[in-house]
Amino acid sequence: MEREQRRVTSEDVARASGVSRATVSYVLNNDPRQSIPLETRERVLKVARELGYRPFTPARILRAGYSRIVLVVLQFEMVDPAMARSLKELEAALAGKGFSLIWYVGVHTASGHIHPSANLTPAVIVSLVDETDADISEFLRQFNVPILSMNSETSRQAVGKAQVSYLAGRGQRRIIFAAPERRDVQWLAQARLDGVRQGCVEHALEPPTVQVVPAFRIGAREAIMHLLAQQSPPFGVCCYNDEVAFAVLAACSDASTQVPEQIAVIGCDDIPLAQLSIPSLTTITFDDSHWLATLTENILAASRGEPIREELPKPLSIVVRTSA
Amino acid sequence: MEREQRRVTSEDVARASGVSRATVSYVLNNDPRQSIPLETRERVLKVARELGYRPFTPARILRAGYSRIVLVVLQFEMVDPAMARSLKELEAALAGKGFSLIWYVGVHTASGHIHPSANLTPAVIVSLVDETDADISEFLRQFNVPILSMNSETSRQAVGKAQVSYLAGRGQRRIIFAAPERRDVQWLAQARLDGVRQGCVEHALEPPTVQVVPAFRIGAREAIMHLLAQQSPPFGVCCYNDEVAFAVLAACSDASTQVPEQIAVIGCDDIPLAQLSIPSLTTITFDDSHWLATLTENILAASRGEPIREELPKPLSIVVRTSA
DNA sequence: CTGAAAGCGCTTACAG
DNA sequence: CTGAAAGCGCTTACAG
Repeated sequence: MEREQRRVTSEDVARASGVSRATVSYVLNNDPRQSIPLETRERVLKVARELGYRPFTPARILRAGYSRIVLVVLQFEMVDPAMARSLKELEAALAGKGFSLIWYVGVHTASGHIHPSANLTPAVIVSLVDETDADISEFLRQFNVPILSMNSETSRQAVGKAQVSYLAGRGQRRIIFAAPERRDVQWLAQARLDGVRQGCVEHALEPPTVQVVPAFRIGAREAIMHLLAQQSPPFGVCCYNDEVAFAVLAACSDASTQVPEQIAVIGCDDIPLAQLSIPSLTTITFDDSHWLATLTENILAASRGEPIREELPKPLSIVVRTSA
Repeated sequence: MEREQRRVTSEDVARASGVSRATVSYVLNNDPRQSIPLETRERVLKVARELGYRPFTPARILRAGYSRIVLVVLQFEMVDPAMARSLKELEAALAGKGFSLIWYVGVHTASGHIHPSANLTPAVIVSLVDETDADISEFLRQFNVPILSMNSETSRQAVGKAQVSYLAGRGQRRIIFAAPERRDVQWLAQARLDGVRQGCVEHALEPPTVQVVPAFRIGAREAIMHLLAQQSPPFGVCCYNDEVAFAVLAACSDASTQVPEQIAVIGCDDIPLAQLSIPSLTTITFDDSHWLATLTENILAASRGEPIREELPKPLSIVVRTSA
């Protein structure tokens, strides 16, 4: 049905308002180099509105040679409301500059799959994925546009350091890193673990013990039992993220282990549920605002082919609750 | 930098391989009506690869008159890994048909904001937002393409009915609906409450009491205290979703109320954390596979301007754990 | 101040 | 089997 009815073009607007297509374009784009009489301008705008005219994007892009689309590429595991909120802020900032932010979730390298670049021409890619992976890197490269990475290595390590710093400040002398089981986030977990290691060095603590904590109840319980068999409390657990922290808390509850007296638990991300855990979860939160401003600048610069400003680490802080 | 270097066009490929642009296009698109000699075909493909040629999407779309982009529109509150997983399946199915699925998160109606349709021409919109809202509906309409809604009213009500049915089966005679506080999901909460009401009628129970349960700890506690002052246990609580259920569980823990003996709690969505609550959460899960197949068909039909098949309700089932 | 014309890169009838 | 040409809808020098 959509396909049948002919598209309303600038030609239609021109004819209906008795001017040329050039004039229509000047009016609609508010070209500052032209001085169209107010009367003409208003007539064109009125006709365009009445006809429901919307410039056909592909034609505009073809003419201009570039689009105003910023494509964020993510893996589906990273998709959560907090991420959505950050990106929505970014989207609002970009919309003010004429750009639209859209998401592509999932990276397909399997054959038979259409690469999204066949259907879409972004001006810039914002990458949240693991670019050290060759397939993923190749996937991004296929778009053939500038790629901005949203997470620096130092930001990622800062999380682990901050967790250790907080626990050490509360008197903890032994640190455990609770790692996720999922393979697809190991690159991030590894960076956070590196931060934990550095934090232990800085606070003159022994190197952390690494314990994988599965995200299902029985597995989590076994992991904590295993840990308790090796280490005697008290100790502090730096969790990869809040999900892992929930698993640790559930396991501690099942094992009748006191939190935070015997095991102190700190998460990362401050998901909305963090304040609702039993006990409520001490965790790490990020302040995106300053960092989003830099990213916005960088996106606009990259879209103009200009060099990109050095990335800032994400400011972070501790949300103190009862688990540590 | 990207902007400076001239784009590689089919003209370049044609010249370098000594054929016309038409032949290049025939080869690259595998046009079945042409019979290009194998030798020529291979030469063109080789040159295209060497030159790193990728057809410029906007030109292709301009020529074809339509794109192969499916745009999912969501509100950022609905974005979570489970949603991402469903949509990733959909994306994979569509990619097999040559379409790309991308997300637009957030609906802007404020002036000064660029409407994404100015930068993007999808073939079809898949809507997950509240279309009864006039602004949102207008936002979607601006794309001027077919709109498919992913949630039917009956699917939404089925959740509440299933919750009541389960609780009634466990002997509960009094039902509470734990509603979320957030305004932006009230349309969904309302539909689920309607389902709870219908369920109560079907099971000859009194109409449900509605209790708003805030997503922060103190608010949740007050809500449950308020509830306990009005109703004496035991009763069953149908929660809008798992987040609300976590708030109820936290409040019960703080109020030293036994779950499920005094208050039985059932959630909705089966988020990954559901098995890690204390006690573990009984909830509702959806089986998307059959429904995704129908949606895929409908998207392809809509992109061809064909009529759309009646929407199926999402199959759902109860995940029995310990909270109810 | 306004309009005729060129050209972005592609696909596809059409003619050979 | 291959190539010259048209045309999708837009914007923008250029000429008046």
